[in-house]
Amino acid sequence: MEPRAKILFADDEPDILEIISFNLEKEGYEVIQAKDGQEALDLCKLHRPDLIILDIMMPYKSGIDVCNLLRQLPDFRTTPIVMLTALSDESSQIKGLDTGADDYISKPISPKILISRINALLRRSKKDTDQKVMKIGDMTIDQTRFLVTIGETDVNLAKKEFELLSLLASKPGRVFLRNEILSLVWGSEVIVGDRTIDVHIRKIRQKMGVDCIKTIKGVGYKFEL
Amino acid sequence: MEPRAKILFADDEPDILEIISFNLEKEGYEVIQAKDGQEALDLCKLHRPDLIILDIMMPYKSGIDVCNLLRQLPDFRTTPIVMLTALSDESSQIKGLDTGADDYISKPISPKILISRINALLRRSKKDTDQKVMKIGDMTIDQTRFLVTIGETDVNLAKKEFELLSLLASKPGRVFLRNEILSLVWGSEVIVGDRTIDVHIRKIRQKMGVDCIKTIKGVGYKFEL
DNA sequence: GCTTTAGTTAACAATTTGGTAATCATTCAA
DNA sequence: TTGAATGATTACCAAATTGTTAACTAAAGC
Repeated sequence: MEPRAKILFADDEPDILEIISFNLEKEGYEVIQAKDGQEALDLCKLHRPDLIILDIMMPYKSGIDVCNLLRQLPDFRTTPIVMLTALSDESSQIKGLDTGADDYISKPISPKILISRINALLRRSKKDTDQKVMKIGDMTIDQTRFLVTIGETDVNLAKKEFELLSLLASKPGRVFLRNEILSLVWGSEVIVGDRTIDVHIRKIRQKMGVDCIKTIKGVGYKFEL
Repeated sequence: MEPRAKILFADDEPDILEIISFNLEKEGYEVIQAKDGQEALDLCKLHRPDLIILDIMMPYKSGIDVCNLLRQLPDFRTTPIVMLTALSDESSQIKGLDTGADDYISKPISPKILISRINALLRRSKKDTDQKVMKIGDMTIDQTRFLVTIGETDVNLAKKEFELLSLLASKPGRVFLRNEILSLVWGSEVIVGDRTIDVHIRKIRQKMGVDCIKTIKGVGYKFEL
């Protein structure tokens, strides 16, 4: 089961906010509500939604303003944005799309169509987001960032340490023989001494602070929280 | 100047085919015309368009059939597809979107809106979204002015320095391998020495005053505030 | 043309990393 | 209980990698 997609929905009309949120949640999405443009912006930064729905006419900041500002932040450069509005005239629709929105839907909204369009956008954006992150309990191993995180703490591992931990964590609970580790982390050609693995395991344990690598004497090591 | 995007447009009504093609070409797109579903499919395989517009009701194969068939081919799994139809009822719109189309537009079509929606889809599918202004924390990277601002202070970087920083900052936290940096900033043909990247990184760090580039030995560099 | 600036290279310094050996601690079985 | 295995720990060194400086070359501006 993959995690539910988070959708931020911003509209200043409480009724619409309620009805649409209800429909989105029924569809299995996690909905974050915002009642104006400024709040939408703040909540985006806080929650990092996977998709954003913005009403155009909102107090403090219009949907177009919010869209423009979001598109400047690296984190939201590719997040799908849907514009929502009562205006159905051409020029405002074009303006919305040219701002960087991915879709533009005129009110009155059919919840079914909205959901179909949202599904289409998320289906598309998921294809580009192939992150290589592993999560085991409160530990995160991010291959693209080369970073291990335990809770809120970042742990900096050297290249070999990181590779070794990644290997063990790739199949939590499974025991890796010393031979396997050698050939998978060091390669089959390289020949290193017996104690090399131990030393690296030691360094990992030291840096992590958490006891997550278990020794099985005479066999090998395994990852376990 | 980047190469014009190719758009395949399939409709069995010659008038519409003509009018819309004219408008697309006026906008700078290269248009490939198809008069039925089967032809659309064949021409797609032949020309590999960047975006596909399909009328739903066409002889031989409907737009939905074509869409389904295309989505099974690896080359067209992510190509944006726009459905076009006279039917404006909900169910067919939902059916179109759920088939794997990225947008659904009801006739009569406003050429301006069609083009806006096409632009939005192409903008999204283009890999590197060339955003003009990026903001990360209190740092602003402005591609148009070739200027980096930290808080209120302007930092003047040379071309290569600016490009390198822009690349790293485009995905904060993500590690860029030396190879990636070389091919993305210098291009894959150019061959430069090993130390070139280091020297540029050094100059950036020096000019910026803020420590925002982190070294990961044996791997690469990443942007982090 | 001359000057300035940017980009690259080379040489060396500093740092990090990976690997080894020696020693210590633990396990397990006779 | 005791002693061989086996792993843990520490210190140390060599190799790899990056940082830094300076010099050289190419391009841009005057």
